[in-house]
Amino acid sequence: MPRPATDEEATDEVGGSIYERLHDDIIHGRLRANERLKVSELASRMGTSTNPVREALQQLRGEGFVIMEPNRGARVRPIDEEFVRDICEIEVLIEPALTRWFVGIVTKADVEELERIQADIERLNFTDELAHSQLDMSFHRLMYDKHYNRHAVDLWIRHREILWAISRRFPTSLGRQSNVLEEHRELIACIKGQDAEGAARAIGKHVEDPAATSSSACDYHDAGFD
Amino acid sequence: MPRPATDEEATDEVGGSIYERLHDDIIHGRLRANERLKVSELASRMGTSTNPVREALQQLRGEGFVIMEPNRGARVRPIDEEFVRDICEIEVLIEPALTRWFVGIVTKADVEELERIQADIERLNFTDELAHSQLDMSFHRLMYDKHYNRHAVDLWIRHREILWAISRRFPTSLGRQSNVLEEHRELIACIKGQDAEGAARAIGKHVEDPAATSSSACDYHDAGFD
DNA sequence: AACTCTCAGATCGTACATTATTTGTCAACA
DNA sequence: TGTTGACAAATAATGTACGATCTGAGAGTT
Repeated sequence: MPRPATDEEATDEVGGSIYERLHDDIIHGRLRANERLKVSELASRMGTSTNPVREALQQLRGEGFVIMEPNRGARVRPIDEEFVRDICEIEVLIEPALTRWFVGIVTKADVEELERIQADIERLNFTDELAHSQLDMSFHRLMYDKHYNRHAVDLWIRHREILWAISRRFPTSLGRQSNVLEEHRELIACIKGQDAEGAARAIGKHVEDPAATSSSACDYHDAGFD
Repeated sequence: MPRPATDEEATDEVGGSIYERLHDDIIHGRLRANERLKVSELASRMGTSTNPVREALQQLRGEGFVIMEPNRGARVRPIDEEFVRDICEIEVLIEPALTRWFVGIVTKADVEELERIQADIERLNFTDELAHSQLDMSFHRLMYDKHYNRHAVDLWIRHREILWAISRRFPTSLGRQSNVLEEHRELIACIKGQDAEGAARAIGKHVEDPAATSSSACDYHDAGFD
């Protein structure tokens, strides 16, 4: 769409690859669900020819962020209620497994780091959405980065980015906020106590909760699209 | 384009999209692990210009079948021991969940269809690898095609294709053959008896077993690559 | 033997041609 | 008058061709 398109995009100086920029724009909601992605338009916005854009779109398509129909171009994959539910269901299966493994290899230093991050999160207390999500991401990444199953971790990251993107569009309710903090604390407690099952259960709840809140929020988000 | 198009490439009649052909070639092992994928070469083989090939490669990259380095082109993602293990571990988490759900919605007709397919499989008795795998695929697809979580099913299909591709390169051992048949029978029995947990357990075993056989086979497969 | 240089071959980006789809106009008709 | 259908123009996707740039291997020099 025409769109504001002020300052920052003007100096389209390649702040990153075309792929990264599109990816970020989708993830952070700057491109809306089902929005059409015209190659020539994007190309001029990015300051390149069409080919790099086409290839970036194909890659995003392979990753599932973009959907394409023959001769009808690309669209931003709508992250609707169903989609979120689907992803959450998978996360509920994967995350506990990753966490369970983490409990087995966790070091004292890891726990301290987790507690440090958690302290930052609590101090922040949701006043800065962006900072919060970054901390939250590092909290979880700390647990999974060492995992041998890179494939599972990559999947987790992709899913997380999506969930996190949609949740950021809707303010976190107060009830949910206290839940998040509580769940993190419980998780840390289980990890400290070497309680793998408890940790897995805690993380399972942690994943499921936002699913409920986010997907209801999505109803508004996608209203008007078919 | 010039090119008279000789014999084998003559058959380049778009038997499918470029993407599909590359995908199949990777999946079925006609392109070997780490094999270099040169766009111009592929383009002439496919009888098109380079652009469609480039885009297909990008899509495959997004799906994880191809790895790319800047200015150094694309390679077939090596399906090594680790990779197979990673995928199996994820499947062990996802498939039982899908199966459990299937037990809840299964109809009499479904069971009959499953038994019919299973009868075909037993009759075939591994004499024709290709036919067997197609039957095996339809056996499982019958269970998952109706599932609401398309995302999970798609993930399953992708993983299955990979596992299945590598397993086809190495003959199935006799012991494994009888296991497969036994596991399918057990699965059907559980489904008939509305035993969701039993079915989930059965499918879990079904996934884990080939993992063991395949990954050991992979040692040979990737020897000689770096 | 190690180092530099050169050049063939491949990737990546730009420009253009072709084809399909969408949009807009206008006349025929209820 | 309002609706429909056909046709033309505009718009955008898809495919082709080519030039710029990068990489890697081998010849030649020190």
